[in-house]
Amino acid sequence: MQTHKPRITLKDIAQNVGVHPSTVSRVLNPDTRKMVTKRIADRVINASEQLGYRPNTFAQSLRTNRSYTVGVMVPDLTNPAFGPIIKGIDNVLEQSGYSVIVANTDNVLEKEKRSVDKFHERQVDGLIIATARRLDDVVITCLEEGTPFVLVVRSTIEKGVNSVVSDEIVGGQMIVSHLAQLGHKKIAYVAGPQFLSTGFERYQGYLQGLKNAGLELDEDLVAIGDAFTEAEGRQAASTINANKKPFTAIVAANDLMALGCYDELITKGLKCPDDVSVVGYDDMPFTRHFNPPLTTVHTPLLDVGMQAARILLERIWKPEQPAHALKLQPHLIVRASTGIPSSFSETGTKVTN
Amino acid sequence: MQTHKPRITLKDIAQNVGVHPSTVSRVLNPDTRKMVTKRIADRVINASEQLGYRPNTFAQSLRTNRSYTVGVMVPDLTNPAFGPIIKGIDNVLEQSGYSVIVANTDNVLEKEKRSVDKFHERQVDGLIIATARRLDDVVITCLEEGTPFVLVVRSTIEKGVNSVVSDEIVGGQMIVSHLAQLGHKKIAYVAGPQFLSTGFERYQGYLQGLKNAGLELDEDLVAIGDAFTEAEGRQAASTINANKKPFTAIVAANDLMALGCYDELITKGLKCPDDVSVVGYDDMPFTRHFNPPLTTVHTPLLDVGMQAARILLERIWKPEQPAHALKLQPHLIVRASTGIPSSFSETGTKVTN
DNA sequence: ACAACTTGTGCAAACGTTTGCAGTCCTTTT
DNA sequence: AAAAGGACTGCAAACGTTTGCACAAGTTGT
Repeated sequence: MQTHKPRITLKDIAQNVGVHPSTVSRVLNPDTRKMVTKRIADRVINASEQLGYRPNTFAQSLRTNRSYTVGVMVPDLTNPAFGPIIKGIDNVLEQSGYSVIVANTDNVLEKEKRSVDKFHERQVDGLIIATARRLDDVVITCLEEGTPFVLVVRSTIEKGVNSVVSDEIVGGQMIVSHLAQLGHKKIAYVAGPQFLSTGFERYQGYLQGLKNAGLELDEDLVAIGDAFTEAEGRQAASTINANKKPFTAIVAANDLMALGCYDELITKGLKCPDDVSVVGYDDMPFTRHFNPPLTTVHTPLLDVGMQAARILLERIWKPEQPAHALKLQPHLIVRASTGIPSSFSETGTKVTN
Repeated sequence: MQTHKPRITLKDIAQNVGVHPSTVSRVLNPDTRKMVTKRIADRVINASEQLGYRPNTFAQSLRTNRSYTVGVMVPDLTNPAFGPIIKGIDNVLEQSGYSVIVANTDNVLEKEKRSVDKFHERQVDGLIIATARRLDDVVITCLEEGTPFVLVVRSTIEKGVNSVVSDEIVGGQMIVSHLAQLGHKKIAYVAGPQFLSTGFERYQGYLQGLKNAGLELDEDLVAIGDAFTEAEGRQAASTINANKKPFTAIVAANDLMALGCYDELITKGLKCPDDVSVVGYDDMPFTRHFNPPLTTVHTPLLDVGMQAARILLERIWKPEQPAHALKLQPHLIVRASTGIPSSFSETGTKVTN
């Protein structure tokens, strides 16, 4: 149907100007432009614009082994936290002429392996990985293969890998400290998967926070979810409830799980924050619109993406540099889901005296 | 640092098996495998697995002019509505061996042009466009160039282009009908940009809905926002308020703008839905957690993505097929942000009798 | 038994770049 | 004024595939 306009090649320009294709190549390539006389260069540039030249990236990549693409692996695009991250990544990469290829892995290992394979096949120049487990084969193979990559949000136990993460432990402590200050003594914890650094370290932060506040850990007030989802959050909150121990606050491992807690509280007829306070983590978009607005730890997601992209570019350009592990300072945002502890939950039943 | 393992090529396998590279190529390519004897084919396959062969996609693409990539243009990755769409796209495309390259355009024309240029340069096999304006140069050039593409969410006035959109007009009508049924007579409208099909058609649906319900349009109850954002929604709601005309409900052009309306109501000391009902559009993730839970029109975002990807694949495989304009039926989700009209807003001041 | 196919494989060109090498011409130095 | 060096440009190979064509061997039909 369409008469695809024929592709303009270096040879076409060369012919037009009366010069060799290699010369045209040199002109059009910023690094080598200075090699050719200005007079000729100008004519070449002119002709190339005239004819509407577009380099063939395949030929370029085939020759140079550089694709000017980077792969981004995320666990779940449905989680609104990842939008801003990808946006940040795209912002800085596209400025440098790189394109980003995304892959959604749904948190399944099989898919992660497939994706990273595909990325290698496509010869991406680098990888940004948001799916890392604390022990992660995929990360290890990337290390071995020498592919430049940087972890975001989730880190591994390996040292010496590039990463941009929030200081989860500090974040966890901040939360407990905030609650303790309000007067809470029985603080439950809805944990995320412990094989993820976020799940693990936030929990460590919680433990440390208890210690700092001089509070004791009650294991009946802790439940671990299998995934960072509403459903798992709700489930975990429910098992804690089932333990019949009084508590006045729940700390959830992320905002989604906190929402699950909201649901559980509602079905149990408990009001937040009047009966129990709830805290999340991530400060994903719109948390301030939740009911009640969620107290949470803010991570500058857009920044995470941008920084990760910058670090990746550096590593692509000079691979021998030592790894750069950037730890962003978290920042507690107090909203209406936390308040002073209720008499109800302190005793386990309404005070009637 | 790393000793990058040398790339295995067709020639290596050929040497190993004692056969010509072209034969190896034929074996490894499903379409041509039948051309070669099973005995040889088996040995080739064996060797290729043994050596860990990975085709060089650049060489392939250079030769065949097919990149097995598709470009996806979205206006704003921060909007949680787009996550599910991209996820849907990725799901079906990766199954067919395609990779998706995303570009975030921030709703700025300049960036859209740059992105589509980049996509062409990279010779994507197709495009999925979520940024279309009703009159859109980019779309027109894509048509002219003959690039297979499909519009999602936003359509253009052109006929005969592939698209997957929700039936916005019907959606708009459903909302008004719902409100009218509750007894609302003064229904305000916070419109989205009229140069976008979503903004325009949802407004048309509203108008039609008024007509169906036998209600009159009051232009003082309509304000148009410049973008589908909270800020613009709030601004629009504020100008309507400033008109001092009584109303009992606000229909917002999408969920984000509805959130803006929430904010405006709060600052004016009005309760939703007691004083005024609010309706959104899109049913983006977590709308049920808003305060109050938002009545909205559901669009199956994941489905939109998957269907778009399927249609795109069809067009890539047989380009001569007629365009496929898929219109999904919307579906009203009634939550707590709508209720029977208050006596307050009906009269413009509290009834004190 | 010879023509006419069919089947399987090799050959070589092509896709559009980049880049080391070598040659030409012009400037500078001694 | 001749030698030495610098600046510029052309040549050709290479990157790893795919694919039309030709050839060889085997099969079928008369």
